[in-house]
Amino acid sequence: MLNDFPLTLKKLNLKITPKRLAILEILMKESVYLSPGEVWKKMKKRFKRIGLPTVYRNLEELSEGNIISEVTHPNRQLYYYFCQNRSHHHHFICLSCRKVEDINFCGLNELEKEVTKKIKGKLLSHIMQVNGFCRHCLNKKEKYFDS
Amino acid sequence: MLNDFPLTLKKLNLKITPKRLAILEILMKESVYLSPGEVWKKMKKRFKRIGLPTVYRNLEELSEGNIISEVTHPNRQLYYYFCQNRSHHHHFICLSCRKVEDINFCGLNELEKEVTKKIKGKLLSHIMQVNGFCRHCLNKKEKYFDS
DNA sequence: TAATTAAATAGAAATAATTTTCATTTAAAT
DNA sequence: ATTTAAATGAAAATTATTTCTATTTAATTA
Ligand SMILES: [Zn+2]
Ligand SMILES: [Zn+2]
Ligand SMILES: [Zn+2]
Ligand SMILES: [Zn+2]
Repeated sequence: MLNDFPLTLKKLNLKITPKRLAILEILMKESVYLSPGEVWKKMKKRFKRIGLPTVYRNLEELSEGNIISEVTHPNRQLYYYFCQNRSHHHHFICLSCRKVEDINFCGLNELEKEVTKKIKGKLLSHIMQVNGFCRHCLNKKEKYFDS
Repeated sequence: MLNDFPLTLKKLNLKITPKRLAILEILMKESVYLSPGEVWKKMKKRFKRIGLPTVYRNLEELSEGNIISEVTHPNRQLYYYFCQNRSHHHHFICLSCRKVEDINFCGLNELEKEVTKKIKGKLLSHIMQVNGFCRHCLNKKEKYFDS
């Protein structure tokens, strides 16, 4: 079940709390990557008591559980994105409007080979991300880079 | 000339200051990635007056000029590395001892194709990095993750 | 259903990396 | 030597992120 969030949380041994579900729902409905602070703002509309650390913690847990993905932004701030595509893949992110698109290319096999054969080390994780302007933003006069 | 730093700086329209040269020299002699604070500590041994912002600024400029490369660390702190290899390539970084090794694989062509053909956007930059344990650290009992 | 327990949370405070500001110094062009 | 724009130091500010701890809650058990 793609968006059976309670089941998803159960599988990760995370309790099914209204706030966890809301965070997931917020990210799922959003078509762009969001910062923890932005998720928090949206959460405050739904819950009268909601702490920013709760948002940070949940986003981190969900990211660790591979439910959401972390965006590696040039400004080095945290952003998260919920992607429906459950298979291993990477992203193009628009630096202007924050849209995310899937990149159907990953050199993981080649990287694995290099690391094991040549470097003789252990690959723990890899980052691949393409930053740019999406089709729409390419045609806009003013590029905006909001943090 | 590979390490003609004055020439390198001139090409980038950066003034040839003793501190710039020292920062480059420090990074070049180091076999691991360093944080700005760590570079600063080493600079303080050479200059009695040296500000941390100067180190930050210089590292950023040198990185922009592609003289040194920024490390995308999982802890999201800044680290820099001077790599002799002047051609476009990517890195394996050891999360334990901080060693950096070149990865002779890059999907840039494929990424370009995806971005222009499928996404119809503009590729501004891309990140590819492999994080892991190097051969040496794989055999150590204790992994250490110093910030 | 009530009791139990460990996980989750709020709120306040702390942390610490990074950036900004601005007065002074310096590299390099004239 | 003079000039000028770039580079720098020191102090202060910023601000994203994390830590701490008392309280609440989800989920398990009796
Ligand atoms: Zn866009
Ligand atoms: Zn995706
Ligand atoms: Zn190592
Ligand atoms: Zn390299």
